[in-house]
Amino acid sequence: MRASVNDVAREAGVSVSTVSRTFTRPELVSERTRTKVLKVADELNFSVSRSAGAFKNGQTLRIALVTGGHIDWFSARIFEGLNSVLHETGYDLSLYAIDNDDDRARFFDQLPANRNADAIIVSSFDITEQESERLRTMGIPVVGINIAATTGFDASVGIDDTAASQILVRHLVALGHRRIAYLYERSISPLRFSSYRRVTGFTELCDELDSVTGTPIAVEHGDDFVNAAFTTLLSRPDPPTAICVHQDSWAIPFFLRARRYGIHIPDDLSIVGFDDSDFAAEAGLTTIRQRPREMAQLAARMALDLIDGKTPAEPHVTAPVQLVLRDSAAAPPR
Amino acid sequence: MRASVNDVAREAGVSVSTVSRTFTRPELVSERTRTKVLKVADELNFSVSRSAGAFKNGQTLRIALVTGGHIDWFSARIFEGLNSVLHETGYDLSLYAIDNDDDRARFFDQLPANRNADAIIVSSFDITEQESERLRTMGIPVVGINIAATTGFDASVGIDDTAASQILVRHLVALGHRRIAYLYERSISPLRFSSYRRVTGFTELCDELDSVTGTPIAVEHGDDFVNAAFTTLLSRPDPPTAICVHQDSWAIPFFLRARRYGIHIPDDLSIVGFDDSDFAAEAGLTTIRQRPREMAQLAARMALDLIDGKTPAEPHVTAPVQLVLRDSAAAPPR
DNA sequence: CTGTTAGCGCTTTCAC
DNA sequence: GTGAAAGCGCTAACAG
Repeated sequence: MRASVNDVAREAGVSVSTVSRTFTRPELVSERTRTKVLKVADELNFSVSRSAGAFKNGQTLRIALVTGGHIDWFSARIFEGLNSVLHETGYDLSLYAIDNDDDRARFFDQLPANRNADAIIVSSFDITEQESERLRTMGIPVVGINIAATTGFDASVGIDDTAASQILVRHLVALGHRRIAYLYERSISPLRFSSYRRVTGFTELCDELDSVTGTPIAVEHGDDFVNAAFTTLLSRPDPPTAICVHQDSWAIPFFLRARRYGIHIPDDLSIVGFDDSDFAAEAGLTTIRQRPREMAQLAARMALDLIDGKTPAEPHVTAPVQLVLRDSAAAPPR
Repeated sequence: MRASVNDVAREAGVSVSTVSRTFTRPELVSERTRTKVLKVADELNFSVSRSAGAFKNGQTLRIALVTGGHIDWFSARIFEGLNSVLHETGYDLSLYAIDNDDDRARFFDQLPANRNADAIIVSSFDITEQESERLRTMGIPVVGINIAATTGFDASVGIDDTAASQILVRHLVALGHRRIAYLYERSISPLRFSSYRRVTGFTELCDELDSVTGTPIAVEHGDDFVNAAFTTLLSRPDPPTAICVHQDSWAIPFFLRARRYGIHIPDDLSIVGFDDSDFAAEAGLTTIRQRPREMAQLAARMALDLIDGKTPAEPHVTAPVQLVLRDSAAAPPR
């Protein structure tokens, strides 16, 4: 029913190799034959099966993406970026969604991607040394996006979370803030390493700076973090005058609720985020912009290079971030 | 380097068929041989190549997903849902992102998915009769998610957008509203049919109901829709007292800006949305809940059935929606 | 420029 | 319970 090279060959009165060549190396086929083949192919609704060809070269035309199961703003951009580069080359993403410790153990134990992907991309995943070692046994290139250590990775792209965090602190300090809180989710740390580095970057710089007090506030997944934050704020004699949130979207509830608690942003409280995601501009949120889509595209290109046996000139890339100033951060109340 | 059935067979002193059977139909292999094979396989770090096997059966183990290029809340859930069902069966999603009319024309002209997918899923895409016809020429099952007409589709899942829209209208009318606006983006209509049906559902019911005036407000993509809405509101002698927005996330800017314009939600203005996406609860938004993840899972299961030659008992499913009452809609000011 | 042929890794009859 | 062998659709030598 679905036509194969054989069908086209027979119908066009040529050999299968001619049909194959017509599609893969048309310059090797005479004008006349080529048109004839193409015509027949069209009639028969034929197009080359990538998988058959790929299979011959021992390729799978898949790239495994290991990441958390929930597609958030960041992952969506990663996905778009990877896909935009890979799709044109016929590659697909095989998504391995790791939602919890069980998934995680199973994945690294069974390595379901083994022999079923040509490269593996690990995104925002706090992978251990052993896990990384395990991935290597698959014998395919391993590329990281926003990962912690690059040991065992053939290439990686990521922002410098520590530095990014510190840009925010410096900005707030420059505005006059001396008591700053950092709000993060404790339980995401096993998956998203960036979280950890942002917090430590924050804490370390605050400690270093004279007369600056940094207060990390960890909330559990599912907790009402706004409440947690306001509780901290309101229950101290000397509450923080600024809050960094681990990601932009966490700022929404602050904007929505602050007024109820009689707090005005930014006059009473400054708030800054990470990502510069969709609504940050609308909300007027001062934030750190990162470009996950572009990072992913770079990662994808490096993965393709590595599959081709080419080592990227600069395999470990630190992607730029940018402080985006808006209205959610201002001088603290005096 | 990567071990194949042959390597394992040689090393274990058995035939390739035995190795194959050990993995595909273990019950046909004696206990002893099986353990031996598995042991060797483990030593050699062997696991079956899905693509090779699939290739033999003429399968690609891919399912093409045709949808818009931007992964929004809805698409992300669709993706998660499809993936959760498909991944276990070894299938991957091949994402065909249609961003504009050019992409669209190219896709339906060249049918890049032809012979490269075992089924095709069309999500939130206002496909034409001809396009649908074109898809059928690939000879694989076609499944729709939130599509307009089901002609040419082997199966589909979707909410009744018209009815959903009217649930909102009825709720607002019951609260006492008589002048209601519907805010939608004009330019997304070619891709997302749901938009169109929501608007017409809205308009028609308003026309039908005595003394209810429905005002559709179309904004262009990229426009400042909040401004567009407030302009309409503030420039009329008898402005709408309630606004429906095409998707929840559009409500955020209303909440954020309303106060600046001296408008209090819901006392001065009610606002309702669609989706019940992540922040709707936090924002206290009255909305229509749909469950795209579940819809996608159903679509995926039906696609798999169709691939197996099984026709789903009930191939065209209307997924339930639910009015979620929160605090953003109340009686109009008197 | 074109045809013949081997073979990619696996599954699957068909024999034994 | 196990092995031999064919063949899926394609590409790539190699010959002509």
